[in-house]
Amino acid sequence: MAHWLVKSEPDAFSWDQQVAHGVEPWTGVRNHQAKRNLMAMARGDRAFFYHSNVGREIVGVVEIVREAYPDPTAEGGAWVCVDVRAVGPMPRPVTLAAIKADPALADLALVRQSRLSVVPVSDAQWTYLCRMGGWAGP
DNA sequence: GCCAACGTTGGC
DNA sequence: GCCAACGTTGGC
Repeated sequence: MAHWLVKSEPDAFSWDQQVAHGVEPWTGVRNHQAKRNLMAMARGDRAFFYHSNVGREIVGVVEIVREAYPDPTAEGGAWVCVDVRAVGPMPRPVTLAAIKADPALADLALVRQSRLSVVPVSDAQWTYLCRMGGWAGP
């Protein structure tokens, strides 16, 4: 099972809204590299839910419940989205500052490609970040 | 509010 | 095909 990190500006779509909606289509990705990442997602994969701009921290975990399909908010079917379900909140949100301060996370795609909104997370990085955030589950 | 990174556009 | 101009993202 692969792991990911998805970013959202809380002003546009927040973790609280994700929890309230339960399952939510992850739309609006308009970057080819991010699209490739969306298309590589499999049902059951998990992703960190990160608040960009405001907060700048990992606030929760979501699960991919529907694999890539045409993004209804895009014209011409050129872009894709997936459906994600809220699994639970991070007991201790992991801030970008904490991530940047930790040499073990220097290779995290979130840091290396700060503008990419859908990025992969390695198994080792996932386990490490879960420990930082007090996330007990898988 | 500023700026770095990076993607896109359009002239040549 | 190159590159300057411009727009967007997102951290600070």
